[in-house]
Amino acid sequence: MTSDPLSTTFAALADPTRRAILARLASGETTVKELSEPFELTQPAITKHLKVLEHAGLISRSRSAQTRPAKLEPAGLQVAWQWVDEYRRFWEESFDRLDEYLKRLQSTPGPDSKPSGSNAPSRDKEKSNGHRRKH
Amino acid sequence: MTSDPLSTTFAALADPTRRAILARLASGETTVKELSEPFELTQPAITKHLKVLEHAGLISRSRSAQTRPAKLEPAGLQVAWQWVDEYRRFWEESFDRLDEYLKRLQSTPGPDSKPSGSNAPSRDKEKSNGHRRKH
DNA sequence: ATTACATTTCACCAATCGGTTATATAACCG
DNA sequence: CGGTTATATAACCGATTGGTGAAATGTAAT
Repeated sequence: MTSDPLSTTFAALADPTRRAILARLASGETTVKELSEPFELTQPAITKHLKVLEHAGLISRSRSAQTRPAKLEPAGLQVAWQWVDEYRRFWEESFDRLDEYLKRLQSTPGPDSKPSGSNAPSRDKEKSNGHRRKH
Repeated sequence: MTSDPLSTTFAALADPTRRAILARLASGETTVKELSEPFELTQPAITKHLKVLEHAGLISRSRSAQTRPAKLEPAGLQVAWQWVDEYRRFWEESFDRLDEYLKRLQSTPGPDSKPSGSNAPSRDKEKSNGHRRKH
């Protein structure tokens, strides 16, 4: 319990059945029964999955007669998207830095040059590690 | 076992300790011991977490003397990013549809029209922002 | 060869997870 | 009212998870 929202969201997304439910929901509201058939799961199992998704803010449920249709709540993905996107940016910047580094290498062969042909897979532990940003 | 990559990645991200390790790794390679101190976890616990992250392709480990430093492997986030981004697009399109719907409502006031001007939810989405370099 | 250090592996534990069946609640329909 | 339908809850089960302490495995340094 008392798990942070990001963990709750990622945990909810870590199950293929749950992701399939979201995919199904992307094309419209659906009831529990309509879900339990194609997934070959019992109805209580679907109810549990829906509860996990709802608790993560990824879906919401309405009330219509006996049924309680579930509907996609796309805003619930924002936290996950923000987190992943931050690292995606870091990833792109890594490539940018690598680009720059290679360019600098080419233009000015440094004093510590060890350009011995097949440069190793760069398992270099590099004291002054290149990446510096974030937190 | 035989869990799909997406589930593996999301499950790896669903733990706050693991995300903190990734954040730490974003500023450079780190050893197991350097990690176990700030996290107040025993070394076996860190080793397990690192194994989960490595299996998800989010980090890689090298070998340097006694230590086996871990390094961020940003490409491992691609699958997660792609999945989330797909739903983010759906989310934006939802707003687009809402825009269109509201516009149609305004141009052709239906029988249930309720054109009380000021209640515009004011969602000025900055569309097609930042994401350069598509996957 | 011995010692010291970093890491992994092993055996265990409590808690959570994803599923089941069986039962309860709730809303509609005669 | 009684019956049907949709969903929820309860109790249980096996597998997985996140943690531990203790022992095994490198790898350097002396």
